[in-house]
Amino acid sequence: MKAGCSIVDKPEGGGGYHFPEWAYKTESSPGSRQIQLWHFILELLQKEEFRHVIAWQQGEYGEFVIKDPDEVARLWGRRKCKPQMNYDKLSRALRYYYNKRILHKTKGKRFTYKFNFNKLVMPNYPFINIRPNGVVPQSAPPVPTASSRFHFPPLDSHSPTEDAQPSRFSGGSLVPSNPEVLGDGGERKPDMPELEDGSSDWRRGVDLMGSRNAVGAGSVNHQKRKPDIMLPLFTRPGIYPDPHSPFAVSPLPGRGGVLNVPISPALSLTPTLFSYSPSPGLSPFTGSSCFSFNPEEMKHYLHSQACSVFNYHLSPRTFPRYPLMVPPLQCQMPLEEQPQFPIKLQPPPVGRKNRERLESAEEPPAPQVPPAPPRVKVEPAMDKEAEPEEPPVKGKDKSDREEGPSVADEEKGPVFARPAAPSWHPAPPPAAAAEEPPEQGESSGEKPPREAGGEAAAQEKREDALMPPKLRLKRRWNGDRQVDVPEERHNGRVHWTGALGTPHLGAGPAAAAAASDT
DNA sequence: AACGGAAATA
DNA sequence: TATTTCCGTT
Repeated sequence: MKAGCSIVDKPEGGGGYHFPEWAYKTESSPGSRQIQLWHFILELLQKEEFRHVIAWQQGEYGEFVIKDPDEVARLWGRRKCKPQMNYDKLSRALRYYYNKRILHKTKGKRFTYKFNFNKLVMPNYPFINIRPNGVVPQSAPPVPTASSRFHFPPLDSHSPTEDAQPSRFSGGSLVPSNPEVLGDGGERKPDMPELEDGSSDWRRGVDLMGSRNAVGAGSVNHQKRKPDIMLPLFTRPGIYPDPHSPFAVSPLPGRGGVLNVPISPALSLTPTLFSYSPSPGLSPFTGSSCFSFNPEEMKHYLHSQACSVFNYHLSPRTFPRYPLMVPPLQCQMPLEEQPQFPIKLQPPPVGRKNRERLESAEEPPAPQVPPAPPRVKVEPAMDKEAEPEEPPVKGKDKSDREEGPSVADEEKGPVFARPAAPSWHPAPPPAAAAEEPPEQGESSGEKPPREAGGEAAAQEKREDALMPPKLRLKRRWNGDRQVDVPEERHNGRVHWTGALGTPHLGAGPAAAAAASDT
């Protein structure tokens, strides 16, 4: 179906790196290899080339600003082969993340969202080691450098989630000692049975961290077979040769180091839960030989993380459980060489609307040749302009940015090759900065100048508390069709979805509920 | 602009 | 399942 969208991965040796396989998988759906929007966003955030389009916002951890919504949408659309993508749609997708707690909106700031890194545990990142100097790439979010200092051992093939079992405080240990199959590319997806309950999430998190740490620190822990080596050794044979990078393509100039992959600290924030590790013997930082700590940062970091952990209902599912590997990209079109017509008309969305219209207009919905789509929005094939999605070649187009990749372009170079400014510092991108004079801290009047972490956490908590039951239910990882009773909306209106009409199966939650399948 | 429901899609 | 598409509200 997606003719022009075939694709594969980006061979470029440089510009693009792929996220580890797990990143392309839906935690819940193993088979899904489609990149997720948030991964994509992260990806863009990592690249300097896109700094003018989207960038980390200074001041808040994980907060980013979409400077050019249309562009981001375009890029996303390209990636997903959805030429009709636009910011409106993209933003809808982002909004879905609210309930998933992957993201939330920074109120008052246009096009500004914030990652809830608490939920984004990216095993691979831990490997990332920021430059010794502790320089944080500019494209890095204002995150405590401390995070970058963590050096976690590679996770095993088993998912962190799983792996976190053992030490729940005293709790039952369901830990089925999953024999993690190491060589496994992460195909297995042992689902946790019921532990999914959000209530224990934080514990899991803790455990998770604990285990990881343990590994690093060489402490307790179960079947940790992997030495603490760093590195994604999980490369699958035949894929990318560069096992040294969490990414498919090693951004490293020389494969020398292990992972200097400059990555945005945000990612490394992962260790979030860390802060929580009550485990006595497990000190997160014990084994980190590669970094230096900045007590203050650490403190700040830990504090915020801790709070967050407490206040968030972390969903285990959010924890990727796949080892790093090079994944096959999905719809990555080689742009440049792609068809002359970068954009293909997408068959008119035969959505309900269209259908209706069509029907009204005509009648027979031929299951194939969509007649004249009533409202096809044809996206003009962009000129040759092919954006540098991940153009293997680069080093020129971005010249417009002040970044001036004078160094080895990110080619293989670290995407963050140019650690221009410490993120947390005053280096607000021109555009963004311009809009937001008051540095960080949602000056937008929603957050008092407080500790970012604590505040944030508190805020989150509040939100949580205020969250209507419905949402909470929904938040049960939308997957659980637990909602059997028509949920009412806010205190006001009640929409009996079911009553509205024929609930199409498989449709929304309501339908699901109705169906109450599985 | 941002939100979120509903339905559709892959 | 994760968006994509539409769209009415706020």
